[in-house]
Amino acid sequence: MTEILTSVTLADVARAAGVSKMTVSNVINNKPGMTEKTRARVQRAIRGTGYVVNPVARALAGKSSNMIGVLTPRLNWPFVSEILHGASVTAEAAGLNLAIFTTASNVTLERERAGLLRTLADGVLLVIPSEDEHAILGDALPVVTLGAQGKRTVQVDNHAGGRLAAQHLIDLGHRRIAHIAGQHSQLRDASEREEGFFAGLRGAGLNLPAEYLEEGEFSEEGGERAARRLLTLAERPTAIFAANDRSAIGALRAAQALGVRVPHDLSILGFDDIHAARVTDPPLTTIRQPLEEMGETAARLLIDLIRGSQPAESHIRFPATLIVRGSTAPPGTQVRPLLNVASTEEVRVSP
Amino acid sequence: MTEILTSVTLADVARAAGVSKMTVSNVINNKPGMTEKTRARVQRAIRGTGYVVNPVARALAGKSSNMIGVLTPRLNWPFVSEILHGASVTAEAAGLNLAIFTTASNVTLERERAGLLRTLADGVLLVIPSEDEHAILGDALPVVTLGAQGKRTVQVDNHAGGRLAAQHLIDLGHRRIAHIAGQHSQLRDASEREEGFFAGLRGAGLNLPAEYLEEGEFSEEGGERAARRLLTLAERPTAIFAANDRSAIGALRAAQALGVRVPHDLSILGFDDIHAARVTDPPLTTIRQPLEEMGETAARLLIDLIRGSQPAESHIRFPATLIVRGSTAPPGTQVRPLLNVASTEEVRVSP
DNA sequence: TTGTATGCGTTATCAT
DNA sequence: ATGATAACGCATACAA
Repeated sequence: MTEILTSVTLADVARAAGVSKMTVSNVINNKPGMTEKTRARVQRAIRGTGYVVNPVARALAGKSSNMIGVLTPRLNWPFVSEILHGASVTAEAAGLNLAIFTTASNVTLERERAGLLRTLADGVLLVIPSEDEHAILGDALPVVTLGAQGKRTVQVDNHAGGRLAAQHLIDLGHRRIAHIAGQHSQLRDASEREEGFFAGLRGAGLNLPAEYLEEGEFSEEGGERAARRLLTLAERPTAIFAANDRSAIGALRAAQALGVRVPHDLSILGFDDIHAARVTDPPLTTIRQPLEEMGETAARLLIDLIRGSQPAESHIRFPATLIVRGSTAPPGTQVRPLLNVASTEEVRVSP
Repeated sequence: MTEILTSVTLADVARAAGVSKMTVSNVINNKPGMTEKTRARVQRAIRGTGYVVNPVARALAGKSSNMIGVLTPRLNWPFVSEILHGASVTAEAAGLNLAIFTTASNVTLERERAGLLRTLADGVLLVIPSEDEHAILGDALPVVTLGAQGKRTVQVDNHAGGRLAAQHLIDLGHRRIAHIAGQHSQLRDASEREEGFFAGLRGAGLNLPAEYLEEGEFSEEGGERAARRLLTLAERPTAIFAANDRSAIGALRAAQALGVRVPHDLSILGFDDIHAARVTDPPLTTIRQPLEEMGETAARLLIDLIRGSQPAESHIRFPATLIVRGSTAPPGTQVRPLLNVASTEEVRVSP
């Protein structure tokens, strides 16, 4: 049982082992060139004293801190937490620490935290940042961005996903199709997704009238408000494509509150495939992005960068997949008579 | 537009302003006692050079790092992310940075990361740690634990919540009540919850037969497996209390797969009130803990501790609340005929 | 009001 | 193979 003291330093270990600080440092960092005997003695001293490196001093002295910094707008968005989980697993496996900071999508905070990371971390993962990579971090550090803009990015194929969404609703026979959009101003991902969707509609000779386009802010509340407006139009849409699952879930709530039956009276299609999409009433049909895998890949790429590989640019794009569940159907489809009949059928459609 | 240079230091600013490093330092830290003129000149130089403090050097020099360290098992458990969101909002408001590290509930990792935080952070938030607070961090730093064990803890009243669960099911007329438990070994919270539940049953003269007790590991998969076993017993329970919402959602899935109708044939009651509980089919009745608020309170407490207040012990216990939705009903209740009829009624019952 | 010397714990560099 | 010394960027303590 190693007792934790207030502060054991290299010097303490060196004294205990009867060697110099540098020898201890070299042992800790697995440097070659020393007797197995001294190495063993130092290691014993380390264990004996309960020494742990001080990452702060290490970072200041110029060596790597073994930390990956993460800048993310929030923590309780499923979209974010799935990605971060993937990243954390990968970092873990590589022996690196993930230090996660939130920015609340606030540009000032973003820069401030980035300032910390610049000296604290060996590399930075930017999760859907609200600013350009260079404005946030300069080029002091390797950076990988989860999102659309940056030199090294990992993202889903938003455009294809949008097209897939349009295609699915059109294939089901829908013609009055509305869209609950995300914030373009904030996120280029949102624009790409929307453009793909519009392209898909146009490809089928369809058009989206202005009143069928609402802004849902990527949130449940926003989605609910947007859907309420859409569902109280004189000519109600028979299908809604929401820019993410959270706003789709909001739309589901609005439909329920207004007595609009899903999918009988209204089909709802989401984007992301967050965990909750599988358990909604009805289960949500959605365009899936492999969030956890994207997080893993981003971390992997960043780690490679830190370790020395230097691809100047790299844009990794994961395919979007249509997951058909219960919230979409041909217009006017009869609904199942009872709750909870066995209905776990789930269809995956690749583009 | 301040250009981000590789490294502007105090010395650079001092040179630019024609003063000493200390004067610059004092200006930055809002120390009193200097001419407005020099203060202004220094500030201009700071802006001009684009200087940002190096938190690493600052921390090493002995001053506070303005960081709160967080140790959490995972990031994609809703339970965790709600708490962390609350904590991050509070830290933000106080001008502190939350540096979050994951431990995967692994004792070794926990200690290792704690070692980092000991020098990196001014205080530490432990989210459902798998070890005793002292074993993890010694007493080098202020610590607040979200969970049952520690000197300063923030948690929900698990025992009362368990009793509330039993009471609700009994009030509905259930007698064959089963329990999907969490991991006692890992979490004292799980034991408390279960004890409260058993106490509630006993209070009504009920007993829980051994075959009505299953372990659900706090996960959807575990909950689904456990529920499958319970629902294939010769004498099936009419109600299940799951130790958390995730395992309750797993149970919901098992019921659906087996053609057991909820709540007609089976009532399911969860614990936590995560976001997803509102959108399941049917919406999940659950014992709510105010996760976000608990995170805020824990952060607040820790910040006070860091700022100097020194309550030796402090155990903050939030009330558990019963939220009645659609997954519980008297045994044999007729189910609503159609999906999506307006049914957002939601009842809150305080103990 | 402002400046100087010293140290935080580590690594880099250059000796031995 | 090992050790002495000098940074890293800042703040504390004290002097001017």
